[in-house]
Amino acid sequence: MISTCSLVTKLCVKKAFTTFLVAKLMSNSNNFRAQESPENDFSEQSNFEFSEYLMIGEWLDEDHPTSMALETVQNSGYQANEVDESRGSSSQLGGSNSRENESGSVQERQEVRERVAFKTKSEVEILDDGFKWRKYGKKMVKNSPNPRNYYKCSVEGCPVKKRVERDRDDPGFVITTYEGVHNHLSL
DNA sequence: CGCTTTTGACCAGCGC
DNA sequence: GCGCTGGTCAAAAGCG
Repeated sequence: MISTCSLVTKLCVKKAFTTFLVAKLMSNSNNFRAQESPENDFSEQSNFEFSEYLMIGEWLDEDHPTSMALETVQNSGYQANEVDESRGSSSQLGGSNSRENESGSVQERQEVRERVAFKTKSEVEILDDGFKWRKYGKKMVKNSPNPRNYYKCSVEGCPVKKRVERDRDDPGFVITTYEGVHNHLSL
C-alpha cells in the first residue's frame, strides 16, 4: 500500500520530467539528431529494441531506471535515425523504413512526426505523464507474451498517441512509445 | 448519464 | 492472390 503510493509518486515526478524532456525534444529534434551515437551501450543493459530509434538518453534512479529513444516519422513510412543502418530489419515499429527514396518524391513537404520511446522499470503500466489518455485498442504482438495497449490523448483535436507494452525479455520494464506532439498543455 | 475500457472485427501493408 | 501482422474502429459493457 504505502510502497505503492511512493511508487506512484516517484513515477509522477519522473513522468513530469519525462514530459518536459519530450516537449524539449520535440522542439529541438534536429539538434538531437546531430548527436547520433553509433555505439549504444544501452543494448547490453537490456534488450529493449532500439534498433530503429536513436538512443538519446537514459537516466537512473534507485528504483526506476529509464531509457529513451527518438525517431522521426514521415507519413506512412518513416525515416528512423537508425543506429545500425546496415540492417534494415523490420521490427515491431513498422518494417517499411528502408524504402524511403524509391520514387524520390517521398521527402516532399510531408508531415513529419516524432516518436519517442521510453523504457521504464515499473510495476504498473499506466504511468502518469501529465496527460489524460483514452485506451482504444489492445493487441497481442508477435514474439511477445505481453499485449500492446494503444492510447490516444483525450483532449479533442490532439493527435498524440502512445503505445504501452511490457518488455518481452524483462517484464519488469514497461516500454512506452509516444507518437506526435501535444497541441495543448498538460491537463 | 457520460466517459472509459474491453474486445472482436476490420483494414492496410508486406512477404511469400 | 493469400496469409500474417500491426494498427484502428466501434459496439457493448463497466464504472463513478
